Amino acid sequence: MDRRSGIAIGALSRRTGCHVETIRYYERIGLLPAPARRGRYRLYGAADVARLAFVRRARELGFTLEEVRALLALAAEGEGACAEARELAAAHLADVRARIADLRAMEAALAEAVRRCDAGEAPGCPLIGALSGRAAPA
Amino acid sequence: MDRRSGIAIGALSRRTGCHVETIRYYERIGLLPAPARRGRYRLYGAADVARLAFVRRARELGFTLEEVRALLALAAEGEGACAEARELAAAHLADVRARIADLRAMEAALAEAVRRCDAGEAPGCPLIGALSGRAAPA
DNA sequence: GCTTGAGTCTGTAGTCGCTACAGACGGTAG
DNA sequence: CTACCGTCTGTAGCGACTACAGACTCAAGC
Repeated sequence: MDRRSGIAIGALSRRTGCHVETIRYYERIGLLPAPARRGRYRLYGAADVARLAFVRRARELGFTLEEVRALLALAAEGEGACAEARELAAAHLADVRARIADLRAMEAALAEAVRRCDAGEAPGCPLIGALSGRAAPA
Repeated sequence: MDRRSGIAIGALSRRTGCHVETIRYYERIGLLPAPARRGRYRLYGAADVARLAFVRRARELGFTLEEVRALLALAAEGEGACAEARELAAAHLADVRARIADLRAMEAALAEAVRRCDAGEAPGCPLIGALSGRAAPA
């Protein structure tokens, strides 16, 4: 299957948990280098596995593909790049926190609406009422 | 400006905080009905303002446009639809909570990485190290 | 040898919720 | 009458995939 030279895209997919189509997509946008080929088939080595795993972990932390691109470049630079990486992460962290705050506001409003639905207090549906602009009674 | 018959799209935009292009987009996808016209210009009445405000509030709660469509239909039905609206909201609430959980995991990992960067403990960048798959020391 | 089935290939189009034009037309103030 | 803003239609772009269609390659079983 991999006569000493590497693994096929399906094996890489299984190893990294990244869909085959997504791997090809990453290659197309230049996030992954064009790999070696055996015939028409892509052939991946250890460095490719590591790079894709890096991308996957960064994506799991919510970095955008452009940020991942920057992180990959910084990782290639080695030392020195730490301060820049820290900046990227800190900016992204602020973004994540803002999104959490937004979602928490949604959560509170939704939970309240559902609670009032369950209580069955007001005439009419409290959820639809709230969306229609009728303020909730205290 | 609005000789008794309604307001223009720009005024509707200002009143609802919804971009002009977005209003036209909502119309195109059938979320808003095609409004009356004065000449070539769209002309909106009170019902249009209310409907768009409803959409805006639902979007602020994070409902998808398809969910908003369903909510609008339920609102039009009046009573009886409350149980269904509740179901929609409860499902969406679960979704929001799942997203919050995801983001919190990201937040924790990012905050930890930034903290370890600041501590400057390990050799090399801890953030890049973590992305590269080198587990953080306890 | 021949077939079958899984895997892979390229290329294109769809998703969601907008956003950003281009290029033409309408209405009003100076 | 001209300048300028608002509005019109239509199309294309964004991010990050996802989902095909239709062709090919390869290894295994009969």
